[in-house]
Amino acid sequence: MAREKIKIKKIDNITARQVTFSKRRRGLLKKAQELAVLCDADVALIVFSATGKLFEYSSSSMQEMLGKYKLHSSNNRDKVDDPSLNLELRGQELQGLTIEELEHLETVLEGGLSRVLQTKMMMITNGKRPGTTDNVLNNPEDHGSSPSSVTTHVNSCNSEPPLEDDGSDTSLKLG
Amino acid sequence: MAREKIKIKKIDNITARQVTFSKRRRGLLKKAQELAVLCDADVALIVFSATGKLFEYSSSSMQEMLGKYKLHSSNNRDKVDDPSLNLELRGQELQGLTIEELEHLETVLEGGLSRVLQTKMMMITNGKRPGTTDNVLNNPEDHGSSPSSVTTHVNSCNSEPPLEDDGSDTSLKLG
DNA sequence: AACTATTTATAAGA
DNA sequence: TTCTTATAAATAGTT
Repeated sequence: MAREKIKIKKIDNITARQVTFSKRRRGLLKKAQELAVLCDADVALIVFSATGKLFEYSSSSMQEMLGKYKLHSSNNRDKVDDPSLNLELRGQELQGLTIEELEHLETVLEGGLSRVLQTKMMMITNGKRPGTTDNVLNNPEDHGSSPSSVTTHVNSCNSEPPLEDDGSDTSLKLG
Repeated sequence: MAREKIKIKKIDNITARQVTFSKRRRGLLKKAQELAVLCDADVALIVFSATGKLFEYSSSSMQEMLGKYKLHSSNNRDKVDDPSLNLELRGQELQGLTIEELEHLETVLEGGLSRVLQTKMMMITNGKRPGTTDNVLNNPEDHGSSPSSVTTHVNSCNSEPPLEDDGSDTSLKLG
């Protein structure tokens, strides 16, 4: 939009691409803010550079915005924020992280896994819990089984304020 | 930005505000898309009109974007701590689960850990960004965040968060 | 929705 | 990266 008209396609030259990214990112943030102010709108903008750096803008708090978004999208039968989904660390998401961040995640996951195993052992040796009945002393091994039920997308998607809390639910509430 | 310069403040006239909202929203979406394409960036934009209508754009899937965002922000020790967004596995919570649920969690955590390790290996062997052609092995630019011209809530998270892992915190935060 | 006079955004270059 | 500046785009007010 300046000295010359350009085509909207990935800029080949790395340096040029980074420069353009800087300039346009700023322009975009400014426009987002202007829209929010001028029109009394709520705007949230999340940008990841090609190198994985995060830039964000939110007219209110980002968490509020995402919460609001989730309500809307869940009403639309989307499954944006499923608690278990948070644990489904996808490759694409992970690829945006730095090695340091990955190592932090690694530590966190290992710690969590350790605690889960520990808790499981306790349950097995000390007895059972309410909730799903029986079969306490079965082989604790065997997690090679396919994540049969539940797993992938347990929905906490609520069209409304939840509060449902039955023990028979095999879904995991982690949030 | 046209017939007359305007001040960036809420437009009083309702009709004018709606018209401006329409025009600028389209402009913003276009710019967001252009940034994503030109600079190979990941961009997510969420806009709520003053009347509560939702408009969104995401260069990839919104779900992925938000997941990625949550990972970043939690890694950066941000205060983005919406209970529904974050995952906290406390010992007490684990003890409330059934063995089946624990085994499910175990499977999920193992899978996640596996993927984290895999990604880390890829990063280490292939350089920063597996998938993109421009892999430079040195650390990505990263200079002082330019003085954010935008006021409200602009954050450019980058740089190394002081990630420390003390064992005192038993909560598990993943997102 | 269209139409323009202007303001902005920005691609190249320094 | 920041500034400069010619030009492309966006858009405020109008029709």
